[in-house]
Amino acid sequence: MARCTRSSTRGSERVTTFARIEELGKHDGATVTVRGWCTHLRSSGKIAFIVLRDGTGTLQCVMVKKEVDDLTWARYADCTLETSVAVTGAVRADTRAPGGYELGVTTLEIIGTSPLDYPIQPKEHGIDFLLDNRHLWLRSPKQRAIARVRHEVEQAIHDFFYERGFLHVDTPILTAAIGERAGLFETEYFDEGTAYLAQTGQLYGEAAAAAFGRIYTFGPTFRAEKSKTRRHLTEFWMIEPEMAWYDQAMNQDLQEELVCFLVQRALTRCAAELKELERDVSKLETVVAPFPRISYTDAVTTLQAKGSSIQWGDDLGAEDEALLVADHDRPVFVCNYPKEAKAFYMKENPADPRTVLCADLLAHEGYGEMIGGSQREDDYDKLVQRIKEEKLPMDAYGWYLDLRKYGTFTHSGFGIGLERTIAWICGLPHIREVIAFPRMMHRVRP
RNA sequence: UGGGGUGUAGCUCAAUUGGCAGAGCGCCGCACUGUUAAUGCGGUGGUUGGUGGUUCGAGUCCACCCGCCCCAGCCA
Repeated sequence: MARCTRSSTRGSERVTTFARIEELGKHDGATVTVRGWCTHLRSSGKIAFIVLRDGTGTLQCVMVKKEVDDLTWARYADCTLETSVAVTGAVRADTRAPGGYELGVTTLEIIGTSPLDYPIQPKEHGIDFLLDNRHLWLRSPKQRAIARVRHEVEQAIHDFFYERGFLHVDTPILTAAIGERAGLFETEYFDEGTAYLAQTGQLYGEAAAAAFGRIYTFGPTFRAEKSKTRRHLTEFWMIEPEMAWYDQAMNQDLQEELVCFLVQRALTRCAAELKELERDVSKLETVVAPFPRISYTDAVTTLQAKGSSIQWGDDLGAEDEALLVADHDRPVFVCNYPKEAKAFYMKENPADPRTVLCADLLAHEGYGEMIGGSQREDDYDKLVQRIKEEKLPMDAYGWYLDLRKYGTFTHSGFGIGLERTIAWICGLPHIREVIAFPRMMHRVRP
């Protein structure tokens, strides 16, 4: 038997060597054991096909009645959808097999039976049913493909920042400070009163940037808004880089570079997954720097010419964003929004004090806001004034103001929504499939 | 929180003007040596989301309630 992955003894069962399906091509002609779950079962009386899934791929196992002993043949009757099995046999190339290789079965061992009521059939299901069965839905090929793209994108993000000398800093999830005005999840915190689940790590990121130069955070974020759209989750993952001595132009250059890096990484290392997801990769191949940079003021003019009722000062609606991006084959920056439409910590635009130095990066194909970023207000007095204007509790921001009090510094940063980015790369209609166990307004289980 | 939908078998859906609640898939049985969501034949399967009302009769009409989906807002 070919020696493949070595494993240890677990519980009462002795697990010996076994092969992973994605590596099977290396074992052509050898006899191996594959461990996995049955996904398709077809029998013709004297020949039986078991399609096996092990998380790395799928494998067709062929069992011919006259080539196996009666006991092994009889075990086929116990195979049902999602029965876990160990199958031993010879690997052989065969054009009739999905994946190019199949296994000529000599031994079939049932590890864990699976009752006949396995909910997910190889057919169309409604989204509500699938989400109720999310713990089982994850076993489907499309969900595996999404999970692999997510994994690759996450790794690429770490690689991108590691290569550029950024420090990865973890910021608290439980916090007393309030970053933005959006809805917050509350919880009791010992004798300290109310704590909130973090909706951004940015303020902490700014403190870390003053300490370490260039940093990024990578973690979960919570929003208690009752959002029910294809672009929103109540719990999502966000990456928030913060860079000392970067102005807004440098900030956008970095965003551009990151997005291109992630797209290229997915194109080169997730080609099979994107194919499984039927993603039109030609829409990704055009994503190269530079991205268009449109000022908010110009955007309003353009939108009004296209028939939008938007007025200067309004935030862009979803329809406006779609209109604006429709003409482009790559993401688009909309820069320098009116002060009132954005958060208190954004730096006033010296060229037009009605606006702030910021940009949203809108994904093309209508995926909406992928990145929101800005240069931060580094003037102590102006920041205090903005906190007052927004009627925010000044005492909660004492430590944040210290960052301007003790050696203020030009700095910028942004937040990139992980699920939105991946949904866009995968071409999915809704971001809920991008995370293993989505948290939405009407869903906290499984 | 608004606007628009929807709820019938385990799943996906149908049911004409109100008139015996159905199909496909799944599952069970039989047949079949190369299947690709196998196929053929036979079988199994229901508190029509809930409560009340109209009617000889309600899945269908009316009222209220509940769940979910889509869109918008909030934002990444």
